[in-house]
Amino acid sequence: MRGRPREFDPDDAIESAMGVFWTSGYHATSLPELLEATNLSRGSLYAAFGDKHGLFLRALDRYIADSLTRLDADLDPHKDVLDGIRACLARYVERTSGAGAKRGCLIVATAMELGSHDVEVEQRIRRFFKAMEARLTTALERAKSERRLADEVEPSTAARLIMCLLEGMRVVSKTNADRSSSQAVVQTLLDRFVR
Amino acid sequence: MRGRPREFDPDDAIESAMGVFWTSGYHATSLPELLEATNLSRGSLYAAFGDKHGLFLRALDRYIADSLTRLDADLDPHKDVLDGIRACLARYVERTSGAGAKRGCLIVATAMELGSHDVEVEQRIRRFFKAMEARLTTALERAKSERRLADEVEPSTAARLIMCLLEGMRVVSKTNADRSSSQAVVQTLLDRFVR
DNA sequence: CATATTGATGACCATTTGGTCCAAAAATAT
DNA sequence: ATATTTTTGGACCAAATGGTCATCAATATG
Repeated sequence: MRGRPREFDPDDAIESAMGVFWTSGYHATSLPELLEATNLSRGSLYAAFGDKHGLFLRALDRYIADSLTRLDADLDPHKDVLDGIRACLARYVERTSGAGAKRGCLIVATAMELGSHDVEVEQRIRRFFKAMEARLTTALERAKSERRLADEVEPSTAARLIMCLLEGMRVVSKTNADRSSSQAVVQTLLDRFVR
Repeated sequence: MRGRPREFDPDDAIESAMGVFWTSGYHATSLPELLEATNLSRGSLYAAFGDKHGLFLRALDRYIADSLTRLDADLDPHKDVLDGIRACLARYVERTSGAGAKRGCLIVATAMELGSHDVEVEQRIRRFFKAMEARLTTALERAKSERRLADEVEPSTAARLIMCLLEGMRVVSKTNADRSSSQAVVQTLLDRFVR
């Protein structure tokens, strides 16, 4: 027996919640804000997601999945490696410029806010960084095999360096966003590491 | 007329409060936690610092001042430029390794948590990054004039790149700390940018 | 000693917090 | 139609939140 059907799409609710968490962070987001953003009543939200923390995990998972999807699209093995890397970097220049810069990154914000207090969150963030590093490493290995990487550059180390640089750009751009500066940084990175 | 003297040292209280904010962040730190850490009663704390937010600003100012003091010590104009830069990088390797890594950085955490919602905080973080970038730029200009910088590297861009990289290392190390990895990253940075 | 001034303490407060629960509603199955 | 199941909405709740305030203590001044 099926009972009364849901009147909302859980995915939509998660996406709305993700937006609030992204803008305000976990602790600064209140239940009433979540209810308004999702258009759910308390009962519906708790029945569907357990509690605030459960909903947050769903939102974080969504954000992470989206991020990795974009990364995979940029680093598509069928495209030219350097084009892929350039696309990836260009995306970060975009995200650290203008209006979007102030919103920051949910992963970075969550890593700093909950990374060392919430094991479920910590695990997710750790896996994300591991995945991102692995994808960059693969791309750089491909670049190296095509002799497009500067000599003596080790792909795995360069991957870690690039990941740290990109996430750091998101931090600095929270308060000191500057498109030309971001642009110059990634250009210099390319100048020094590829050929 | 002087009245009853203080029974506590405001600087000690600020340092204790800084420790709590550093560990838990602004929103996740409660008044009772602050009172216990500082050994103050509510009345004393509010009389001395106004409110939680006021105390936080004092703690943040302290953290920023300490950070810039260390940076200036590392980049001392009397020392060899490259030694200074290496010392600075080594400090970040240290801070992104082992136990300290999980604690993260109050500036990075605050930038992400309050950077776009609190103008007083935003201003402080912005000035810190500006100051850090300026100090790195000065050091790199000195390195360039001594022909210790790789050709075609612009000091101001390299400064921004290094700052982003270092702050990004703090983010990633929140969940994926790895000393040898941090070490390899800064070594690669040096290999690519100096001579 | 008396008075004035400032600090310390903790009871107290309104508000907000995340979370529960129950009665009504909407669907299906018999 | 009735019974069953699930969702919905919001009243309700205990606990925690940041913040105030009256009282008392400790010092300086006259």
